[in-house]
Amino acid sequence: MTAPLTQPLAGDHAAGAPIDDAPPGDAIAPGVDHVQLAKVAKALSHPARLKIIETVLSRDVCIGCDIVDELGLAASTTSEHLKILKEAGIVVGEIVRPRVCYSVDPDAIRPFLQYVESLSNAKPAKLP
Amino acid sequence: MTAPLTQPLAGDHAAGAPIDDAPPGDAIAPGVDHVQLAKVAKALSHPARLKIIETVLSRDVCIGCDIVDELGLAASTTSEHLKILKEAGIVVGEIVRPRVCYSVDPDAIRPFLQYVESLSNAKPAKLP
DNA sequence: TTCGTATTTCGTCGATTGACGAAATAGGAG
DNA sequence: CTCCTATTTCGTCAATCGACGAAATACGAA
Repeated sequence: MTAPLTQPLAGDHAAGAPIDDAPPGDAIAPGVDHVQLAKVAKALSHPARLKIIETVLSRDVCIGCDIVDELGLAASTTSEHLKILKEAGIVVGEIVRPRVCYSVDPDAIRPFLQYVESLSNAKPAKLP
Repeated sequence: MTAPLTQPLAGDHAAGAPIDDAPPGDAIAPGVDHVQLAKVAKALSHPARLKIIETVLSRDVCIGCDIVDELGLAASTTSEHLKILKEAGIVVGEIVRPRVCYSVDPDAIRPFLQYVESLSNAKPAKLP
């Protein structure tokens, strides 16, 4: 996790297992790969990160130290949460030295949104 | 993570930190709490679990051993992924001894869907 | 230049995750 | 009853996460 990835990407989820070897237009959400979707979900999977997102959304202007204040976590911890959100593309940091001004990028979550939408359209299953 | 929780719940994310102390109708997604949303996101945060969901969605009838075949992971590992999805309420297992027939519950992800939708409506930020 | 503020990087530590195989559980088939 | 199939639970192990403080970085202000 070092690049600011935004679209495709394949096979690198901790311990190697042959999970994602057949994703060609296979079922739902064609063309989106599990690894990238999982990465966005993981970025959203911690309460502190959700709180960061809401803090950013609730302000016209949101700089890093505002977030540190709001969370009540150490600046370094907050910075790392922000890094995860940035790597997933969910938030973007505009540098305004010596500060960073954060905002949410709606485009980054759109593929994920579509995926979740498709889940919410699931129809009831039959029994065998 | 031992209870089949489905609605509220507060403050229990590993090492205690005062993160979620001010969620009353504060910004976006009023009334939904970060911890529960994070839990759903976490359930979706692993490629194998996304694949399980798609496997379930792509079949009329989906029993556990189908999923084990499809994933290529050990049955025990698959079972634990299924447990996480069940605890988040995303999939439901209907017991048809000695099998279990799985389906996706659209209602469980609806609050999460609404949250993600609200993120995708974010408007661009100003600079200070 | 020196100091102060904002932020990131690094090292450490305990907790959690994700994988596996072995064993337990439970109904159905023979 | 005994064996088979499907599934879950348990114990273990390596890897990742999340938190912290200390130190590095970088600009603006004094």
